[in-house]
Order: sequence, then C-alpha cells, then structure tokens
Amino acid sequence: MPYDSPTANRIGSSDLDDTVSQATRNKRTTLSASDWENEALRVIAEKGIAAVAVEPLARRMGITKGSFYWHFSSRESLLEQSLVSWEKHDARNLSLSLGELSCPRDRLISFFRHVSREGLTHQVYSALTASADHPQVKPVLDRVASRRMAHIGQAFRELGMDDAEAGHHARLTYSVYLGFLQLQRQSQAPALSSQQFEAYLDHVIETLIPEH
Amino acid sequence: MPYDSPTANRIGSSDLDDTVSQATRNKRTTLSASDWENEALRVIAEKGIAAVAVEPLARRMGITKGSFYWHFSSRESLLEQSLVSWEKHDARNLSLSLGELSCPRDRLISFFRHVSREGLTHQVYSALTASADHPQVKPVLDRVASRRMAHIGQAFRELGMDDAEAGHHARLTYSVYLGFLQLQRQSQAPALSSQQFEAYLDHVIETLIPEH
DNA sequence: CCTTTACCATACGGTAGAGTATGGAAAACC
DNA sequence: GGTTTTCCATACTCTACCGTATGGTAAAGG
Repeated sequence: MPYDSPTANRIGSSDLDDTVSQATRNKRTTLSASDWENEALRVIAEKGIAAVAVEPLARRMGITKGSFYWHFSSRESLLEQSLVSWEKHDARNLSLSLGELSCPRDRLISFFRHVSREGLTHQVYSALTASADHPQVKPVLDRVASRRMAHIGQAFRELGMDDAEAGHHARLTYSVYLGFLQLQRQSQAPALSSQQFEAYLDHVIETLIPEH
Repeated sequence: MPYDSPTANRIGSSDLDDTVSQATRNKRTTLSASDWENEALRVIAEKGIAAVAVEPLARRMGITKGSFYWHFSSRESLLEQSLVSWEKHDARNLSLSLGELSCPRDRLISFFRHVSREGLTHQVYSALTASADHPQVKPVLDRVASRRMAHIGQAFRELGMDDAEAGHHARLTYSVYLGFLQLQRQSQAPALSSQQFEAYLDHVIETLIPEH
C-alpha cells in the first residue's frame, strides 16, 4: 500500500496549466498519484471542490476506483495532496510574475492584468474561495492570501507608504481582486466586454496605485 | 397538497433577524411554510446552501419529513421560496439603511459600517456568495448585487462623478465589500481586532470616498 | 356528533458515493 | 522461468439523503 507516498511523478511531470489531459495517458502506461491530483484540480476549477468524488473522477479518467485506492488512502488524502501541490505551484507563480519587475507600480498592474485571462491556477483559486469554510481549504487559502498581500504590501512600501498604510492598502487592493473574482463567478451575463474591462481596470489602477 | 402556496405566515410573522428559533414553536401549534424557510435560511447562514437537507432540517426542528413534504413539493422548492423571501428582506433593508440619509457620503460610510456586525441577512449573503454557481442562487445574487451597486453608484453621482466614473467606482467599491466578506469567511485567525478594523475602515473610506 | 381537512409519523424504495476485499494480469526482479 | 510487486477491475457493504405511500390524530365545519 504505497498510498500517501511522496509524489514522485514517475512518468513525466505533467505540469499544471497544460492541456494534455487525456493525451498524456492514452492507453499507454499506468497512472501515478500526481495524475489523480491534476485531474482533481481540473475538477475543482470546473465544478468546485464538492465535485471531487472518487467514482466520478475515476469514470472521467476512464478507469475504476481500484486504481484510486491503491494510490490514495481516502478522498481526503487526495484533496490534501492536491491542495499542497497547487499551493506550491501558486507560490512559484507569484515569485515569477511579481518578483521579476523592478518597478513596483508595474508589478501591481501586472498583478491585476494576470487576473482576467489566466490559466488553471487562478481558476482553481476562484473555485476554492467558494469553499473557504472547508477545513482542508481554509488554511491553504489563508496562507496564499497572506503571501500575496505581503507581496502587494511590499510594492506599496517601495512606493513610499509607511508600514501601516501599506498594510491597509494591500488588504484593500487584494479585496478588490477577490471581489472581482466573486463578480466574475456569479455573473451569468457576459460580464464585461474587453473594452469595458480595460476601462474599469484603468479606473482601478488610477484609484489604488499612487502615481509615483 | 397545499405546498408551494403563497406564504401567508399563519401563526406570526416570525421576521428574520430575530433569535426566536425554538422558542417560537415550543410544542404548541403547528408549523407553517415560512417556519421552514426561516430555518433553512439559518442553516444557510451557518453551513451554506449545501447543508440544507430535508431530513437534517427536520431533525433540527424536532419533527419529521412528513411535515416538510406537506408544505413543500421538494427540496428545490424550499430553496426557491427561501431565497425569494431573503431577497425581499434584503431589498427592504437596502432602502432603509441607504435611503434615509440625505448626505451621499454618510450613506456610503453607513454601507460599510453595516457590514461588520450585521445580523442574519448579511450572513446569508456571505454564505450565498460561496454558492454563486448554483442555478437557483446565481440569479438572486446577480439581482442583489446590481441593486446594491446601483444605490452606491447613485451616491457617487450625487458626489459629482459622471455616469461612467460612478459606475466604475461603484463596482470597485462593491468589490471591496465582497473581498472583505471573503477574507472574513476564510480567516481562521481572529481576523482584525476592533481598533484594527476601524483603522482599516478609515483607510477604505479615505481611499474610495471623495472628500466632498 | 360525525365527517372533512390540516398536519405529522412511520415505513418503504431508490440513488450516489465512500471504503473494503479480493482476484487477475503484466511487468520487474532474481 | 518462476516469484514477487505493481497496478487495476469487480463485487460487495454501509451511510446519507430524496421522495413516496399511507395511516393516524386533532381541530374545524356542518
């Protein structure tokens, strides 16, 4: 019973944010634990964490439960490892997208721009916010939010704010981001067009980010 | 089969936002449809819409399913009527808390102040945002959000903004509110103390609401 | 007083998913 | 080449909930 063993992707990393779902394993080899994790994350992105059920997931992958319970001890274990995997991936994304640019203003703008048409990672986050009360999700969301707000706050400090003001402004800025995700999720209408979104984004930047 | 009949509270209005749950019906008379609706809304506030299940709800009320299926045709019907009832209640709250004050600035500040320690109605809203993808919840949330943003936008227009800017600023302001709710729901730590919250609120007001 | 009608209890059938048990096949190992 | 490991299929059990069927009781209406 090797379930819950350290996830060493045996076949190939099959990194997140790529679209090789079925193609990766097209009848050829056997499945690994990370294959289940990635598929679970896709389901989370599409239908939320409550939709991560063992049997439907197995059907979706063209396989049976027998495989699952060899790799994992329980559904809870799958969720745990999937969330850990996602959190690592997100932390790496954060360093990449916000750690590169030297100008703090560009960093903040880049943060907002990454929201609209971002890949699987952000969709998962949006879906997880809907399950913020879930005992396994809550600590993950808290860490991710803290990490992101810390980065944002740092940018505001570099723009001349003192610690207290930067902290408040980071919380405010991140709330705007969360509120945007919420409106995005609940709106059935086509939401905002591209130009409307751009105009709104300009307004947000103008309101929240000091000129220099 | 009188289920789905117009909810005429036969016994007593048992209005929302009061705490007479068991006390209202302490062995005495029979239950009405609105009793089920109110209890459902309490469950939504506590554990979300997925926790609204017929049998657990009946157990919670010290009764059996037999009663429920006399008043309602299905679980779906209960949700529908509960949401309708809540939406009406919320619309009335909006007119009351934002329609009274003449000064638009005070109206906006009052809006934010009503968030922190508000009763059942706001808890329900916070819980519903977690189920924004639910087919019965989505249209309700859309209407409520539009209604509230319209009020906020009107206040900004009265403060001198043109239509486009007021619209954007209303969306931005409402996003801050939604983001606050989200952070509230997901934080396991004691969140913010009273003074921290006041300081943050001052910052929000200063940032979002023009001086005069 | 006797019959409706309103309301609720009890018992049933049906579904969906979580785990378990066990066997089978294919590859790896020696 | 035979044994061991790895991986998956099949066939259960168990729980929780939805909805139905039906019978019982107390109050209201005639």
